[in-house]
Amino acid sequence: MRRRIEIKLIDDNSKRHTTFTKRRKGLMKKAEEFCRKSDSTAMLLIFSSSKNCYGFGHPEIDYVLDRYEADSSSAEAGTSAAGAVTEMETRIGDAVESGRWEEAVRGLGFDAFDQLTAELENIRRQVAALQTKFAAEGWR
Amino acid sequence: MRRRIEIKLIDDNSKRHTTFTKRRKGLMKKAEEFCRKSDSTAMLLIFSSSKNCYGFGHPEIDYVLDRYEADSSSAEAGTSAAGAVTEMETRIGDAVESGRWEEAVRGLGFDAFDQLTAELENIRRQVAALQTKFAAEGWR
DNA sequence: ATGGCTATTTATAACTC
DNA sequence: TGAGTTATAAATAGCCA
Repeated sequence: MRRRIEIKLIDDNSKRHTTFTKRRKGLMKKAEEFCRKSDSTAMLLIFSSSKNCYGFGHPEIDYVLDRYEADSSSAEAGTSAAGAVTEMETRIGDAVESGRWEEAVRGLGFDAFDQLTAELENIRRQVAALQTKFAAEGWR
Repeated sequence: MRRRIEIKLIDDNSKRHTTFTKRRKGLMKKAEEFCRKSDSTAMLLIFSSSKNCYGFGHPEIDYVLDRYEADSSSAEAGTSAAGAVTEMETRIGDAVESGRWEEAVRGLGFDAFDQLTAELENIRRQVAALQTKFAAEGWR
């Protein structure tokens, strides 16, 4: 069913994207496990062809970058952190990744927009609430 | 001979270093294959406890860093918005409903929460902007 | 430490719904 | 099409030279 696969560029767009998504997740997981097990300082940055950025860093991306720049005496570090590490972020990233947001959205009516916007705001609030809750629990 | 291993810090120095070396090689290989197969822009940086730096980048580390920094400084360009709204709603909805959200989110640190919240807010803003834009165009 | 060598766990390409 | 399943390939923890 499955033969040894050759490591070369996948021509078929659909297959390439499938592999991109699967391997991206695998890579992210490996990087995380690597840091957890060996307590290493490391970071991983990935840009999709549609410009989405996925990143992971331990202890933080910018910390690793600072060390790299200190090492190679390069330029300045970016300020804000990067992208998808959690499942939630990954889900959102994947949705954005599919590249048809604007198209699909055009079909909505004005009211549907209000509804969607409200929904997103609601989710944002829920996330904020969880942050508060977990902080109170001491991030066990 | 070998049981399922727990992903946690390895206390024994010798074993930790062995794992560090083995997994570092595996991670590098994966990153390389990932780039070769999906033609992605990505980079991986690892610092050993003895300050050694291991890195991989495609096409080059500095190229990926430049993009990261460009992204960070102009995080406002709402043009990167994409992805079907319906799909987005479904995905987010599923995550919230399945209850896996809280689980996934618990692993985040306080700062990561800020990041996620900001990301959600950014998406909400982009949706609102599209609403305005399409309304102005008369929903053709 | 270094470099194999399995026994197993993991990752994942191809396939299915 | 996207999400889930399965059969294999690949990674690697525990050992030993």
